[in-house]
Amino acid sequence: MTASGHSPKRSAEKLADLTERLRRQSRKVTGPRQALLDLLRQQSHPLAIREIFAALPAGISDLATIYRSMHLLEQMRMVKRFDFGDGAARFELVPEGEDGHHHHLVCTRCSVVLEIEECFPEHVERSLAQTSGFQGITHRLEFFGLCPECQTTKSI
Amino acid sequence: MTASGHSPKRSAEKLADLTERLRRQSRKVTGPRQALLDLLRQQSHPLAIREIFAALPAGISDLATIYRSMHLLEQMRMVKRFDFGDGAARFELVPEGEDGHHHHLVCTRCSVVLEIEECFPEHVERSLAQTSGFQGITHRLEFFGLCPECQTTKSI
DNA sequence: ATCGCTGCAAAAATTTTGCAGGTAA
DNA sequence: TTACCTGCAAAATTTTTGCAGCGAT
Repeated sequence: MTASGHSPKRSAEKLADLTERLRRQSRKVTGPRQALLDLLRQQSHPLAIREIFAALPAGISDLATIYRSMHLLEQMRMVKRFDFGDGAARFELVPEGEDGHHHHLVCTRCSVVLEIEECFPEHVERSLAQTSGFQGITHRLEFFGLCPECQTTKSI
Repeated sequence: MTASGHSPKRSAEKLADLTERLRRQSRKVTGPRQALLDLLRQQSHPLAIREIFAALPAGISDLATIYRSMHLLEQMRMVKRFDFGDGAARFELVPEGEDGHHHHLVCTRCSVVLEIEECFPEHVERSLAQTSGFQGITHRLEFFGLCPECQTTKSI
């Protein structure tokens, strides 16, 4: 498990390497995309579209552009989508060659995020596949709780 | 694991018992609520608001009323909210005295749902609590894959 | 010169809220 | 009678789409 938001990214890829991945797929390296990728690579936890939009200097990009970029990057497997159960998709950069599969422990009050490296249900998917006949089984798993900080803070 | 949509509800509560739970909390037993509860009790998998609205006879209820009812029922612990990662909340009736905690295996093509009774990550929550200091840890876990039926069906 | 990408605007989809009237208890 | 509840309308969120023009290669 790794603290997030403060700790360095597990495998910080250089911006140039990220844009190179774009070029390799005949996608264009534009201003908005560089700003977006540079923002993501400095984060070690998933960012919501809204957070990305707010973090980017005003006028650098547009909500529609960000949505379209995230769709593209997801399709290219450069980002992974996470869902914390509020109605907002979150995205995290995926190091080249990896699949980005991991889980999170999210504070239900302040939304701080810890990354969980271990993946527990993996061995279960095989038995599920056998008993159900489903193919290509994957899963989403997120943990929620009250972080130590919020335990000592008076309720709002 | 139990096939859903066709199999009988694990512990089908009578409608009268459900409305009694309402009365016990000084909530009123109205037409829309009876229709809603009667619909849910005949289902063994989570229903989206939209599905509920569509299944109810026209004029029986209103989208806003359904949303408000689901909020109330969730607060009363009579239903549990599930999230399959598309942008739509789903709700399932929770038998009295239970917490409704379980997981699903969802077909990514036809959306058929199997219920998974086992809960794997439960024993992990304790160790997570120790290493992270988080309190009251819970989790969401859903499985996805291609069901046997869809494996043999030509792609659209 | 292409083809892809962007910003703006409008639309869609899901969920929330205000309000005036209606109904269960 | 008195809360609580409903339907309708409007608004708030999140996400998608159309389109004309701009820009990376």
